[in-house]
Amino acid sequence: MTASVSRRPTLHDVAARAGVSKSLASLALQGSPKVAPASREAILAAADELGYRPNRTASSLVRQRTHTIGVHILDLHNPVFAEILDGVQEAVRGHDYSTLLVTGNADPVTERTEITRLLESRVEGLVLIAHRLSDEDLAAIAAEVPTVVVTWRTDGIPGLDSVAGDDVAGAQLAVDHLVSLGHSHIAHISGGDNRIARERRSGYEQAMVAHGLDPRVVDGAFTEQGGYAGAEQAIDTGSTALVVANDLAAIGALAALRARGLSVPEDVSVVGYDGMRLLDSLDLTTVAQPLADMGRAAADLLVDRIAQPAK
Amino acid sequence: MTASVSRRPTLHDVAARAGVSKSLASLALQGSPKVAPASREAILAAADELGYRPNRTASSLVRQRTHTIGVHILDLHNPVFAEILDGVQEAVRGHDYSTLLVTGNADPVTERTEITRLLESRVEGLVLIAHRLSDEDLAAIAAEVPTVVVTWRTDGIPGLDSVAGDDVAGAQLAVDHLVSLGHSHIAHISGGDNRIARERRSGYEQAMVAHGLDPRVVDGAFTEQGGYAGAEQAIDTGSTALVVANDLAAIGALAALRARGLSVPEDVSVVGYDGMRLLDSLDLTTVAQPLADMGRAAADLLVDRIAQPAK
DNA sequence: CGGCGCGATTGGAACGTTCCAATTCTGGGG
DNA sequence: CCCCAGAATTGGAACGTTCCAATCGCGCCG
Repeated sequence: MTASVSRRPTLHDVAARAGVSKSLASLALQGSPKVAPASREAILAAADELGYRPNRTASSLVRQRTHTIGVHILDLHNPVFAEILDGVQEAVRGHDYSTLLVTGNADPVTERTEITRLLESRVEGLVLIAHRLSDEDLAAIAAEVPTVVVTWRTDGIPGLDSVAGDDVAGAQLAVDHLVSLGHSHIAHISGGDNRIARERRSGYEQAMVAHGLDPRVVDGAFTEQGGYAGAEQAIDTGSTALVVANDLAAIGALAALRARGLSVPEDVSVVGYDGMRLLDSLDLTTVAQPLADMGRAAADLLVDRIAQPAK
Repeated sequence: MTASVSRRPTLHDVAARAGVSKSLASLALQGSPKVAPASREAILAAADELGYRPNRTASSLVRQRTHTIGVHILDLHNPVFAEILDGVQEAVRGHDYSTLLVTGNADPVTERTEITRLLESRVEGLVLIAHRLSDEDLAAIAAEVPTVVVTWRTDGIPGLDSVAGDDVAGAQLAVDHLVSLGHSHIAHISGGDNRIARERRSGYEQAMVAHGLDPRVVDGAFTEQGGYAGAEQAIDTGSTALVVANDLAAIGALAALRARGLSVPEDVSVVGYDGMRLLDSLDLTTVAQPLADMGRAAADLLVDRIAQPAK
């Protein structure tokens, strides 16, 4: 007889209904070939009738595997990260893992708790699509579980890999492009004080110097507001072209220019950075990064690393 | 002595190192007040030294709770969903749940597998931020676990709540706005053949008729491409204003207009739908929805529902 | 006709927790 | 000095699986 009013049916219930032992039921549900066809059928039918749903927590407890990798995304609002995630998911589904997604909303504290949660759920690997962790935290995490960071280049932490574009070269490309259009008053709207922003800025500066031009950098941020404010300032100093730290900021810059009655690209040229698909629709050029590829590469790297934790 | 080379330390290891029983160690780590201070200290120290990390799968197996709600997002690329998620996360963290995020990438099949995965992980509730499930699937899921759908209005399925804006009224608002600006040739670029698109379209049509104007609808989609194509067609028929099915499509429309040398809002007015923050930067008007609020409401509803599964 | 082999099936231990009931320890009151 | 209350601690069962070793059933060979 079925127990109380309602309770999730367990393997035991299925076995009882099919008139076999729970062991055999388990075997059948896993599709083992050593189950007699008749039994298999009875078991599958029983499972179906009861609406049986295997309990993953129990299962991953006994086999010491979760077949799950954790993914942390810095900021869901930036479509760039979504694109990276696409690549990760695709690669991960190829091997037989599934992903658990988590976001810290750009707040370091919730970021840590969320990642802790993943660790407690025993994910077998971790992909960090950008993060705000300290190097110590990062090292501690990488020591526990194979980890790969996308977007940041991070060296010298054992057990940790990273996948990143060459931001210095990318920014140089942007400058080269503008110079080839005939610009010489090219300003850079920076992305603030973080690793990536610094690299892009440095690429910009190097390229400007290489072309014999005067670098002019104004402060900004990786947000629309940052781009807006930066653009206003840059225009005041008479720039005719802008290299903006990322695409979101470039959109902000676009708005600022528009507000001043300047049109793009006729009056001012703007180059963003990241390759947001959205920008195809606007008249913005961007330094495209192979985002999905980066995600794919990260996932592949991670899976390898899980398979054998050698360097 | 510590076991083999390396293995995740368990509660048992911690207890052994602290010289107490695993029961006491468990108590101490949960912060129970009935543990003698000296023992507590020893246990905490041992846990720290070993790098002990509680195993959530084991824990949720024995207490029959996971303290987790599952969230499914239709499409990470649409920032609108991210905004809804913000609200969900915030509300959920208020009660003591955490979220597991999953995305089907707008593909019904992976969508189902991912949700299945959440169910197997025994999430206590489900928030679906848009979805492509059939009504049967939806009903089956809602029968298993409290579920709330955001964005769609869905009635008549037991155990399922929904949170949605009034799309009909919203579209009417858009038309009213354009009429008040003096427009009479107002076209609608639709969002395709789905529930939301139909409602917005119907709101548009009702409002046009109410104003004694001729509705003209062109086919589109909830994407930039859809907006682009739709706008081209609408312009050919001489419209001076566009009500676009959503913001992403509105951005596409903007691009199409720009390509034809038309400027917004001087030559053509465009109203989008959703309230993407990005649009503040462009010259687009949008029917803003209280996205974060909707997410918050959904989560609150869900938590209530979990607490007591009455209607 | 007895045993052997093999396919099918089963019981039970194990995974890492939580928590209940039972046990030990402490000191103070009679 | 004994007893007892209450605090502190402990053993062990339970959660729902998986999987190993052991058992069962049965047809076939010698």
